[in-house]
Amino acid sequence: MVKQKPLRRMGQTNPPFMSGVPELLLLQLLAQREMYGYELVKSVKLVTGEAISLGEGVIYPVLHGLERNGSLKAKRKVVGGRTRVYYSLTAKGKRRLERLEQDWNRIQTGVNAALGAASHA
Amino acid sequence: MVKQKPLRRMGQTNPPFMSGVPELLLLQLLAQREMYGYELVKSVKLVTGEAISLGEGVIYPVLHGLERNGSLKAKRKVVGGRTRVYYSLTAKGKRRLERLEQDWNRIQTGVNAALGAASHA
DNA sequence: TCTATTACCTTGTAGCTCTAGGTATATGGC
DNA sequence: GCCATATACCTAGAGCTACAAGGTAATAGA
Repeated sequence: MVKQKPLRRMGQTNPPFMSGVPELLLLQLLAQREMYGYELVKSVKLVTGEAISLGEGVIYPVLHGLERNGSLKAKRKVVGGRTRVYYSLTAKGKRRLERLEQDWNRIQTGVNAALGAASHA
Repeated sequence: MVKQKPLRRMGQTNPPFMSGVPELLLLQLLAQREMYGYELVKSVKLVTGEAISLGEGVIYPVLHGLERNGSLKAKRKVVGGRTRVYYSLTAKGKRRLERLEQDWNRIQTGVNAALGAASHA
C-alpha cells in the first residue's frame, strides 16, 4: 500500500472580487419594480446608457440562481398568449443587493484611488 | 458513414466585460515607475486603500501575460542577493492602459447610472 | 408564407481569479 | 548553529463567471 500523497484540498474559492455586477444590476432593477427576464435584458442596456449589455445567456442563469437561493421569487403570467416570468425581490434579495452595492462602492473607490494617484504623483 | 453533426464552433469569446481590473491596476502602477512583482503585490493593497488585495498567484500570471503580448518589458536585477524582475510599460502597454481605463470609466458610469436611477424613481 | 419580434430556455466553452502549494536567499532571535 | 520570518520568484489546478450559440414556441406584420 503506497501512502497516497494527499490530493491538494482545493476548497471552494471565493468568487472573483470583481464579479457579481450582472447580479447587482438585476437586483437593483428588480428593487424598483417587478420585471420579467426578457424585459430585464432590454432594461439593463437602457439604464446603463448602452454601456453594459448582458445577453439572455447571462440574464436567465443569474435569475435562476437568485431564485434558487431565495433572493428572488418568480410569478408566471400569460400576456398576449406569451408566458412571462416576473421576478421580484425577497427580503433576502434586498439584503444581498445592499451587500453587493457596498462591495461595488468599495472596489470602485479602490480602483479610482489607484487611477487618481497618477495626477498627484 | 454517419454525417458528423458539425461540432459547435465556439469561436473565442470576448473577455468578460468586468474583467481586466487587475491588469488595469498593474499597468497604471507601472506607468508611474518600474516595479517588481513582489512590490506590486504590496503596492496594489496600498494604493487602493486595502480595498483590493491581489495575491501573488494573481499578479505573477498577469505580469507574464502582459510581457508575452508585448505590453511590458522585464529586466532582471540582483539586489541584496535576491533577484528581482522589474517591469516597465512599452508603447503598446501604454495604449492598452488607456483603453482599459476607458473601459473602466464606461462600465463604472453605466453601473452608477443604474444604481442612481433608484433615487429619482 | 416568410420573417422579425417576443419570450423562454440550456449546453459547453473561454478565460479569469483564487487557493495552495513550491523554491531559494537573507535576516534576526535565541 | 538553528529556526522562524520576510523577501522574491514561480506554477498547477480548481472554481466560477460571463459568454456565444444554439433551441423552442407564439404573435405580428409584410
